[in-house]
Amino acid sequence: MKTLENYSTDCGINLLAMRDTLDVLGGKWKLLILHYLITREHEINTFKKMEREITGISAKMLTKELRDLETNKLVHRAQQDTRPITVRYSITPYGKNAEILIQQLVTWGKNHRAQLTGKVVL
Amino acid sequence: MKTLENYSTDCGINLLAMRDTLDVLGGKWKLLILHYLITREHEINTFKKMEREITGISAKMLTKELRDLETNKLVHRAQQDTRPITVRYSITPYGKNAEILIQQLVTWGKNHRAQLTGKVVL
DNA sequence: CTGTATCCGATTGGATACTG
DNA sequence: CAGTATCCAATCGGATACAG
Repeated sequence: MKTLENYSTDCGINLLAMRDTLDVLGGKWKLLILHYLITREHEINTFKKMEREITGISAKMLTKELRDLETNKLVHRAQQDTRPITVRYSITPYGKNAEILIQQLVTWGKNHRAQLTGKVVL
Repeated sequence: MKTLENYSTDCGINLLAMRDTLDVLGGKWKLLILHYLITREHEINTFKKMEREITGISAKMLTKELRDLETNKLVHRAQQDTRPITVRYSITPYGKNAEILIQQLVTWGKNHRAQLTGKVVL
């Protein structure tokens, strides 16, 4: 992990925190996956279901992103003793902390789209 | 721009908004640049100054990211009539809307780092 | 079903040299 | 100073085939 030493200029602590967040949640899919699992907290979310319902993601990416999220304790993986094997993914209590962040992303995106079409919504 | 048609399943509107945001603000540098310009709103921020002070960014990336942000009206570019030419970049009033989002990123990052080191800060 | 392994094209992004 | 142009390595990420 990075240390503060590299960012000692100015408001380095905030920059470091932002980079941490971007490292953990950045990229094309992670926040979308968290959003998916948060809004479907009370459903059974298998790998296949997620691959089908998260538009555009490939199995390879879904695996990788889920592993990363699991490593950071944001997502829980529960392998079922079925045949064939199924796996249930769920958001962790800690993972739900991202909900505020996600809501901000949604709000900003809606406002930006309105901005572009001329209807400013503040 | 994308349309809602492609995301008609479930809470498609929110997903679309998230993707919009990730498209406009996503990637390694854009939010860091906005943060830089917001916290230095009353300074004169030239290209060179930014290149020096935003740790790790290359001229190529800085140019590209600033162009993208300008296109989305988040950043203003003002070329000065000096010799040699200097350029001042500043956050736009609209660009300041990102401040809430950025603050969330900072908060999340700080909390996550505390989480990893055992000190949970909620 | 839930992945892994491999191939391979597309994209990212740094280094360097150069222009106005 | 503020970029642009070029080269090139590394990574991303889709498609496909295969394994447990």
